[in-house]
Amino acid sequence: MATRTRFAPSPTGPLHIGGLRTALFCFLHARNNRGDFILRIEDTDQKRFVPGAEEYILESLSWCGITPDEGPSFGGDFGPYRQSERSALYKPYVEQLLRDGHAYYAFDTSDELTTWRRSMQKQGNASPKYSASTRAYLKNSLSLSAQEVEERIQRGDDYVVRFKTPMAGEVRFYDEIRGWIVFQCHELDDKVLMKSDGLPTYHLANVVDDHLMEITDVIRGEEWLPSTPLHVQLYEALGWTMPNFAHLPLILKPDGKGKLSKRDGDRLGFPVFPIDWYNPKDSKELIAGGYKERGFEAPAIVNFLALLGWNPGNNQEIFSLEDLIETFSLERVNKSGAKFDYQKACWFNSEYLNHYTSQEKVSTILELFPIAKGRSENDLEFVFNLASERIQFKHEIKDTIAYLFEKPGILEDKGVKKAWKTEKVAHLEDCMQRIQIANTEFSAPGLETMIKQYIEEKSISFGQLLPPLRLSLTGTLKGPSIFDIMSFLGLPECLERVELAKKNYTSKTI
RNA sequence: GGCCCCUUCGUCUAUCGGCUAGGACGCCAGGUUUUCAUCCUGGAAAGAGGGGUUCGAUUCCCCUAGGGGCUACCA
Repeated sequence: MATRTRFAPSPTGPLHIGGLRTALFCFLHARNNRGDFILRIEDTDQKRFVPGAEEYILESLSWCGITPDEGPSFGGDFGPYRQSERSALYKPYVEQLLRDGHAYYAFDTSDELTTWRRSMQKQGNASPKYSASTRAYLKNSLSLSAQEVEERIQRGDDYVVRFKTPMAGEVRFYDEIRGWIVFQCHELDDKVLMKSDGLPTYHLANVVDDHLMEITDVIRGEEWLPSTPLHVQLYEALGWTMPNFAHLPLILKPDGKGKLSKRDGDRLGFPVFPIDWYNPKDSKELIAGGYKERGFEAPAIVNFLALLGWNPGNNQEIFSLEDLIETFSLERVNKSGAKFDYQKACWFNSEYLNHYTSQEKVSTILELFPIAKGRSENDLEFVFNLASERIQFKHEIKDTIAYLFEKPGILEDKGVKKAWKTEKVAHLEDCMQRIQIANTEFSAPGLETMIKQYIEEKSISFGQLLPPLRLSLTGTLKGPSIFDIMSFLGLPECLERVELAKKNYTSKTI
């Protein structure tokens, strides 16, 4: 049977980075097996629905190149792919479970149950369960007379349908990542399958949909492990074949306690969302920043996320999405949670920046410096390379080498104090004149030779000549090779800048 | 509290009984460089503890400890 995986987020807010990784792993597993990856929107909780969240999920996946084969706005033979549009579908299965004695009606209101739980807690029961041992004391079709049940339903009383967990026995299932897992039935509770609004809960909906959509592998976060025995029992009760289960380790906070949550972004100073998230009620209010807008390359994020919990078994660290599809396997997914390491994410980003193709380099520079239009592609790539080895993010290029395209204006104070000395400036002038007169090829190696000759002749050091030269050309004392910079600027521009610096700063010369 | 999952350098991880425990990020030192950065070389840094099984355990089993998840008419 062809592999089919699904990512089933609920549109209750922006997708966070852990969810994105889950989607990635689902996608990789499907593609690795030449199967299909399905996106399904689990919007059965009307109270928590957030407008714009679905679009956000779509955009995030698209940014990362995780393209669903089926899903809302992607089509497919197993739709609709929003659970809210499937609500009528679940009824027959609820009835089947009711008829076969696997489920029952329960009439307790939320308030009643809260009260009941509180009183049980007072008696020392830390987590009272609606279960085989307590259901007889609650209001349901198992404890009430058939007549009363009938009356209540006729009358229109609110009710939910609960799963009837067996009193004894055990539920076991095989997890692709963790191996066999066993739960005792008496530890389980009678989970709600259908809410009083007539919509299914996640538990029922995901089982029914996974079956109907012929999902072969259920890959989801570890937080679902405790409710998997319910799902397993549901498959059995409905007489369906079980999918494979794989529960992914969680992504943890870098500073210790607990899983990375949506709130952590502000506190820790790095994004926990793929892209910017704006207030659904006010599209101008940015609520949480994203990796994309922070300047991250999508392939870097994908690469980083893939290695958080998975590894190829060798020392390879750089993987394109295609590489990952090729190499990924659930067998090599780790069991334990992984702390999020923002620094490493930054490192991946700089790696990707340095592996840009020539074409990407050219268009990046063009985009950052419209004024560069007309320059040769070689020149533009050259500029990119000068900048890229001293930065981690694309947008940092601009500040780093803006002087290649415009005169520096003011020279940094510290540099002036340090390098702009009478004697040095005299040498600078002298040397520039020499270069001008020589009129040889204005290339980096040529310039280097010429300047070397000059300092040897004058018995001075690079340190006496180059800093003032750099300062006058770039306005700062740090940066790429000054010979590279000069060759890019060209002789006339170099002369002008030196002249300008002399004019503006000579008075400050000591 | 109960149930379930997990446990190798600070962090991400390799090791599927033979280990002088490997790699990466970060950190430190040295080299290259007019400078910053890159780059190169080197370094510090780990098997939670206790029992077993075994000729031999980081690797298998048990206990303890620690971490995490779940414990809703939310997903």
